[in-house]
Amino acid sequence: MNEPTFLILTALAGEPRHGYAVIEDVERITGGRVRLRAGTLYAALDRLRGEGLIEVDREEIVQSRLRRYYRLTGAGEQRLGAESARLREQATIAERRLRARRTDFGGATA
Amino acid sequence: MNEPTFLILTALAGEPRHGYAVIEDVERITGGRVRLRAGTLYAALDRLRGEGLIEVDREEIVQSRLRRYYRLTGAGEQRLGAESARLREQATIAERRLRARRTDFGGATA
DNA sequence: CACTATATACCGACCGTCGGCATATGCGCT
DNA sequence: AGCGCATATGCCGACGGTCGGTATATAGTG
Repeated sequence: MNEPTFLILTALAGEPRHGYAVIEDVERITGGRVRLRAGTLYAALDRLRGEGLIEVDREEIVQSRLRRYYRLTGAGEQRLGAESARLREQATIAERRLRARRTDFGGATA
Repeated sequence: MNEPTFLILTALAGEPRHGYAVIEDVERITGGRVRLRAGTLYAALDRLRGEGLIEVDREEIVQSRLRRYYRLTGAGEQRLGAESARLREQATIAERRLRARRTDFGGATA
């Protein structure tokens, strides 16, 4: 799973959000580093809905503008949990190797 | 940075490795989940070399077959460290939100 | 009056990866 | 002897996901 997709699921794990609110939340949790493009977001939303990881929560009309809220499904929760575990493991391995480089000089690492 | 690229840098963070050894190491550290395609690997190696994140360590001929070893540069170390930190942060946020869902029912989360 | 923010949605372009193929040698099995 | 597998680098076309831009529409701010 790519980063934007992961971040979209994370945004929806907090609470049901509509598209634009997802863009804002992702920008917030990445410290401003990732600002999702509209094209990326809505394409991903459709795709994730097709995969059953998210679903439409409800629709609201605010100031004659549609807001379509999405929420994480049970499958989406499981998937996000699995992806999180994977990221954490990979980060741990990389950090262990980087640390070993700074300590011993030239030795191999597990 | 995408997952295969991250894993290639992680493989080279352990010790200098030639292409095929990178494929094997990535397979090992992902528990068999990721088996890099030759096309992916060598294209990524060229690209990372162009970005200055890795460089050729040495070349050996073993059984009349070439082995080109690559190693991480200083810039590569820094980059891998930054990416690891990013993965860890994102995993932490996702996990916190998933945990909150199982505890309170329907509340918003930071 | 123009610009920005809000909000959804489509489109072409691009990049990285996938999957397959080519090439070459040595090893183990039948 | 012949076949497949592992080793090893590398090219190629296809594909999927993201980018960047545009369209549409309304409300608020300078």
